[in-house]
Amino acid sequence: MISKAFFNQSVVELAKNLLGCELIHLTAEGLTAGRIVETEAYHQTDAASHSFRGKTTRTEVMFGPPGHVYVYFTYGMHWCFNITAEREGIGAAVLIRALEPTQGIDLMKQRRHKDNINDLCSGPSKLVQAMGITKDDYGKAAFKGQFQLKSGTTDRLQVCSGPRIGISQAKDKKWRFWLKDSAFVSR
DNA sequence: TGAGTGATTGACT
DNA sequence: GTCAATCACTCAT
Repeated sequence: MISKAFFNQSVVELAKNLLGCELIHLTAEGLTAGRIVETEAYHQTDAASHSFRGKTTRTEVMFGPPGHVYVYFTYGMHWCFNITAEREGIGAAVLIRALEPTQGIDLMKQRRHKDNINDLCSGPSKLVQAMGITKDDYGKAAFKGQFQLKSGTTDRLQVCSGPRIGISQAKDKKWRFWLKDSAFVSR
């Protein structure tokens, strides 16, 4: 099981190290879990990050202690799930873009109204829906309580990197990471 | 107080 | 491949 100290590392390193880990979410409806196969790093020195313009009510958790949940609303209908990184005072977080479903797959299908397993968690807003994450989860710890993280076997996994998706600033940064040959990454 | 934009998705041509 | 949906946030009046 991953401990609090794990998150106190540079956001780019954390984004890579989270690949292969299993994210588990407990709700009243049941348990869902998936292996993290795609992430992106965001930092306060990075123009594409919400924390770039300083601490606000929306981004305040990014500046708090690492290992906490940052969920935000965008495009009028979508939620995205992040885990904060780096020491308290630094606004940084890792966006979880895609998961490979491992547990609670029936519940995911029910929540997503989809039957295809490849379409349950293959995008940042999809996995939020599939796992039943809401704005009420904002600020919760990502490694205890309702959320759990289990370290994976990252040894033999091949990690790729490239430009991030869906942003207009700082496109040159290769801060998107995914597991090679995974069928569950977005797009 | 108001216009412009966005770390997206799903439906449609 | 293109495009609408729809609202919180930012920045400019």
